[in-house]
Amino acid sequence: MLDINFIKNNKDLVKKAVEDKQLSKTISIDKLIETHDLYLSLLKKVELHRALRNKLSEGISKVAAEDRPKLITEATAVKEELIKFEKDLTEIKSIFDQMMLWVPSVPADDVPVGQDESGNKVVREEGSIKEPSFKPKDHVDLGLSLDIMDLERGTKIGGFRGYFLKNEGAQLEQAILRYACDLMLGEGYTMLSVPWIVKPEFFTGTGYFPWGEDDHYRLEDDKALIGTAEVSLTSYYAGEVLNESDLPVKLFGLSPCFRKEVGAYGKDTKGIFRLHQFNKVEQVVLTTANEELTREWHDKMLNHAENVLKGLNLPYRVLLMCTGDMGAGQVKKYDLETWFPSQSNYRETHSDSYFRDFQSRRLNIKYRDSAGELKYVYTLNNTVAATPRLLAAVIENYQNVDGSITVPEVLRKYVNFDKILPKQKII
RNA sequence: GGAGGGUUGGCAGAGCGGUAAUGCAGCGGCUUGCUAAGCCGUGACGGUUAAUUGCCGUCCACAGGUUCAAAUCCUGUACCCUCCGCCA
Repeated sequence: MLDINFIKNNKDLVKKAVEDKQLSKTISIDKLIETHDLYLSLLKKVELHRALRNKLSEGISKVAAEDRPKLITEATAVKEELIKFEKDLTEIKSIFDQMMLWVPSVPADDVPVGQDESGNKVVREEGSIKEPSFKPKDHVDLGLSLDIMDLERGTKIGGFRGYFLKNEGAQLEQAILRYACDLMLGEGYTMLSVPWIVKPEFFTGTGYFPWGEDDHYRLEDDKALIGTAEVSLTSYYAGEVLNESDLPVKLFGLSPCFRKEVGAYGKDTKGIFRLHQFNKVEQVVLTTANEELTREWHDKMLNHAENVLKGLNLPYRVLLMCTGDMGAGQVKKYDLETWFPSQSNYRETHSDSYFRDFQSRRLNIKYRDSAGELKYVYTLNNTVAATPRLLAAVIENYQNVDGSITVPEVLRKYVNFDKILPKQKII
């Protein structure tokens, strides 16, 4: 959420953000400002009447009993008028509040303007892509012949996009997640096991609602299943005031993620790439309200994710996302895309964003700075590792000509095998 | 699932129909002087304003209701605690 006075004072800037993020269908800044002006004029009326009522009430309490009836009659009249104005005020306030939830944040100066993923900029490529000496299999072929995943029974039990990981596949997934957690512990982050079932206000607070409501599984008590641990982690200090000395807060957590993937019908339907349920290690940082510092952390968190891929020796590239391909609340976003040999292509595995105070205003997370002033914290988040998508990248990149998979060096301490061999008999 | 108690500023904690004590912390100021102490001021949010230590309004978990007036009375909801029951 933005400050309404910031919006009013930077009307053109915010309008451009709405345009560039292609959100003009959902919010009009002119209408928003008009609504706020109307709200203010009603507010003045209401406050005037409240002041009058308070004066009269105060008078009643100080006056002798026999003088009260006349004053009470007068106060009742004021009250009746006040009720009318208050009704209008409540109505317009709720319309205004609703509109404010749809205002996006303003992208950073160095974010490219673009319509869709074609506007994203490749920042750099890391790791060497080996020229394959044989035709690489995709992760589905590998997974089935090695009996480390079962998609048929996955859809039988879980429906569309359902899956089982099996044998070494299930173990290797845990190995990747533990490896990612250990890296974050090494960076001094606090590990949290988080709520997966969360109240709607925190989806709104982190900016997933109202835009992404359709992509979430809603429960019968109106709570929803998290699509990422970011929701729980970023909301951890909601409604609280921190000390400047507590910052930066560095959190990470491992959780399942639930996504309906409504906008992706027919996309990536094969294998364990795009799923309704997956596991993810996520990192979240809260910092002081300082643009330079938050950008430093943005890069640092990118590095943490890169270290996961570098440790696994997977080729990847860094993308700077354009305005049309970033979330409404995000100020700047990098994606990491990891190499998938079977597709001869890089595919998204990580997403690194900063928000300034967009989330903290919605969540009401403040800190007292060294001058004693209250300010909203700045928030950031990034993937550390998401499986099974990253598992798919690992098995594709580590496949051998005989159809076996070599276990990456860094994962070996988490499993009791170095290689996954094709199974003779698969049931 | 049942019964009872609770939720007040950053923290602790009074108030139980007449408009939020007090202590601690933080911040600002003054004073004395040296491994620090004392005194004074200071809750949050919004409006008004060129700006304000000014003025007005709102806020005692949240949402309603009663009243001239609600932290205080009534109803509903959420969460916490205690006991009983059930349970991995």
